[in-house]
Amino acid sequence: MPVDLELTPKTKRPAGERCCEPIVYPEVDRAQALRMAEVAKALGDPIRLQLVDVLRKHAGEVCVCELVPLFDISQPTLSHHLNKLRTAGIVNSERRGLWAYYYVIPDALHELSAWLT
Amino acid sequence: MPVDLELTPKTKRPAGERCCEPIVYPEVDRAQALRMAEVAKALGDPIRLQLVDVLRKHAGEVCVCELVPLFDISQPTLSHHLNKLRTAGIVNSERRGLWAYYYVIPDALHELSAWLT
DNA sequence: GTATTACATCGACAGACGTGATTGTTATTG
DNA sequence: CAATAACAATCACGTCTGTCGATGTAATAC
Repeated sequence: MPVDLELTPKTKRPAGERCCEPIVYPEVDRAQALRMAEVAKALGDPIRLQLVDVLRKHAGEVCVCELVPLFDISQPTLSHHLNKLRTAGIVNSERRGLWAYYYVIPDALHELSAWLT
Repeated sequence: MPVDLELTPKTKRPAGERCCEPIVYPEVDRAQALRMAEVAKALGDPIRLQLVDVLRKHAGEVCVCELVPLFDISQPTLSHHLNKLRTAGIVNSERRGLWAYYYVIPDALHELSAWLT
């Protein structure tokens, strides 16, 4: 619910002056914002969000071959999304034989989650 | 910490067969994923994330004229970011005289926040 | 009325994005 | 060895993004 605080009643200013002094400042600094925005951006695609959901709920490693049939996209596109999640530091992978297993990095979502709460 | 569940030992399959049956499924359905991804995408820019931080911590309406000096971007670019946040359903605005006041819509971040926790 | 302020919209640009077809790499099977 | 499977990397494509300058719009001050 918006609350009008009436901290600085606004009036039109003479030429060259600002309308008002800023009274609010971000509590999140630039570095934090960059880190959290990178994570949020990686989650900003429905397929990637569902991918993280699957990997997280599974609480272990998941083979790529199990992920492909879950989504209506080609295998290279899925590989591309997994790569994006890895670049953002959300997941990591391990190769064993022919198969690649992905898992969510612990605490990778913690900073963003804490800020959102 | 990745835990190898060894649920389906993988072996190379004859031609035409899949390597394995999927044993994991998303718990988040497509509609939820679309909504949350839209919010996450809007937060996927450091300036927009800091904007939401300012608006949220202020717990009320904030004049655009107070936001402009906080960021090293032009006024049209800031307006563009605010428009993105509004389109994503995160903020709303109200005009009074020359000034526009923005505020975070209550519970707009709730679904994503709950999923992340 | 004119001038000025606050904000939004438009036009343009380089760069990133999501997608799939194709190709490449690596490991296993026979 | 050759053939095949699983996955990644490359290329191409249309679309979206972040940015700014210029312009538009509405309200206030004179």
